[in-house]
Amino acid sequence: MGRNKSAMLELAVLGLLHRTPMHGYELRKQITNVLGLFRALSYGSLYPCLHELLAAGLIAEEHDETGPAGPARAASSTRPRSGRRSLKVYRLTADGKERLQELLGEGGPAAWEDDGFGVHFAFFGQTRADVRLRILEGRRSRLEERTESIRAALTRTRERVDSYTLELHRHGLESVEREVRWLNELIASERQVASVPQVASERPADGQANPSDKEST
Amino acid sequence: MGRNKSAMLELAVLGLLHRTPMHGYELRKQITNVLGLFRALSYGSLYPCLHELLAAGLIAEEHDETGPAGPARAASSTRPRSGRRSLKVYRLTADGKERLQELLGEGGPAAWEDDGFGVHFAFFGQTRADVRLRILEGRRSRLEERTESIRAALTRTRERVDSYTLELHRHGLESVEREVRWLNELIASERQVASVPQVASERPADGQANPSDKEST
DNA sequence: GTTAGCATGTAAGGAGTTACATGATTTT
DNA sequence: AAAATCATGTAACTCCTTACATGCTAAC
Repeated sequence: MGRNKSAMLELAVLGLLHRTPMHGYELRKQITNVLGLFRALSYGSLYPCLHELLAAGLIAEEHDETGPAGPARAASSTRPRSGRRSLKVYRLTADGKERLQELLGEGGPAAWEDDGFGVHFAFFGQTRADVRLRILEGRRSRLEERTESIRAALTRTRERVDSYTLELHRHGLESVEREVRWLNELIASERQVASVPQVASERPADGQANPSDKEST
Repeated sequence: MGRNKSAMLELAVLGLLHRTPMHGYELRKQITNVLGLFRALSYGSLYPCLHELLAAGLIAEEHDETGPAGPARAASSTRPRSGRRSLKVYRLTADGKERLQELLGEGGPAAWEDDGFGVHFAFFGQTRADVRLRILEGRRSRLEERTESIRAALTRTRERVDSYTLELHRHGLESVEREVRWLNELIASERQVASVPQVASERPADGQANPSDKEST
C-alpha cells in the first residue's frame, strides 16, 4: 500500500480525530503544540498522510459549510462559505476506530521509545490497563539503561573533559532520573487501580486513574 | 560541494576530533552515548560525512598500526596489524580547527534549537564568552515560548481532556520550567565570569567557568 | 569454536522539511 | 488596505536509517 504513513503520525491523527473531528490545519496545531511530539509537523507530511488514511477508509471527509472556526466567529456573519474552496473536516470511521484500538493494543517497544512514548501516553484513556502498565514499565527500563550509560560515561571521563561537558552530563542525568521518579509514581498509581479492572471498549477511564496527588502550582 | 553534511554532525565530528584523534567507530559511540545528541547515529551517515570532511581537507586520516584499542589491549600481543585492512584514525587539520571556530562562532538560532543546543553546549569550552551568553539566552527564550504554549493549552483544554493528557502536559511543563531554572543559573554564572573577559584562541576557559556550585552527591 | 565486539563501508529506501502555489477571512 | 491567520496542497530535496557485505580479535 501507500508510501509513507509512519506509525506514530497515523496514531496521533486517529487518536485526535477520535476525540473530535477537525480540519487538517487544526490537527497539525494539536500535534505540534498540544502533544508536542513532533517539534513542528509540516503540512508536507500531514496532508499526504490524511489522503492515505482517507483512501484506506480509516477516516472520512466532510465539506465544512460553516467556515473557519476563528476566535470571534460566533459574533459576526453566519453566512455559509458556499463551497468556493474545499474546506474539509475529517472524522474517524468505524474502521478507523478499529485500527486505533489495534495500534493502541500493540504496546511493543515502539511505545516506549523517545518518539513513541508521548503519543501513546496521550491516548492512555483509550488503552487497556495491562497495556498501559507494560508501556510504563518498558519506558522505565529504557530510561534506566540511559541512566547507567550516562553514569558510566561520567565515571570514565571524569577529569578528562571540561566543566561544560561535565555539567551537560550532570543535568542530563538528573533529567532522566526525574522522569524515572515520575514513572514510578504512575506505575504505583496504575497498580492500585488494577484491582478494579475495566473493559476498554466502554467509556474508558476518565478521572478514575489519578496519577500523582501533588497539587500543580 | 558534496551532498550531505548536516551542520550539527559536522560540528560534533570536528569538536570531538579537536579533543583527541580517533576511529570512526569510536566517534559514533561518543556522539551516540556521550553527547546523546543523536539517539543512535548510524555508520551509514557517519562514514560518508567523514569522507567528505577528508576531501575538504578539514580532517586527515592516518593508518593505525597499533590495532584496535580493546579494554585488555595493553596486556596481550603488541603485534602490529600489518595493514591487512584499513584501520583509520582521524585527526583535525589546521583548516578543520579554523572551520570549527567558525561554526562555534556563529551562535545563531540553530545553536538554541532542540537538536543544536546540546552539541553547542558540549563545546562551550572552545566558544567565545559572548557567544556562550547569547546561546544560553536564546535557549532560554525558546523554552519560555514553549512554557507559554503549554500553559495556554492547559488553560484552554482544562476539563475537556482526560487525566492522562493533563498529566502529560503538567509533567512537560515542569520539565521545561526546570530547564529554564538551570539556564538561569548558567547565565548568572557566565555573567560573573564576564567581568574578566578572555581571548578565545589561547587556552579558553576550563575551570574558570564553574556553573552551579551544587556538589554532585 | 562460537559469540561478542571492533572496524569499515555501500545501496536502497523511508520520513520529513522547505519552498512553492493559491486563496479566503479576520484583525488592525 | 495591509498584515495576520486560516486553510489546502505539491515537488524537490535533505538527511538519516536499515540492511547488506566483509573481516579481524578477544573472551567464554
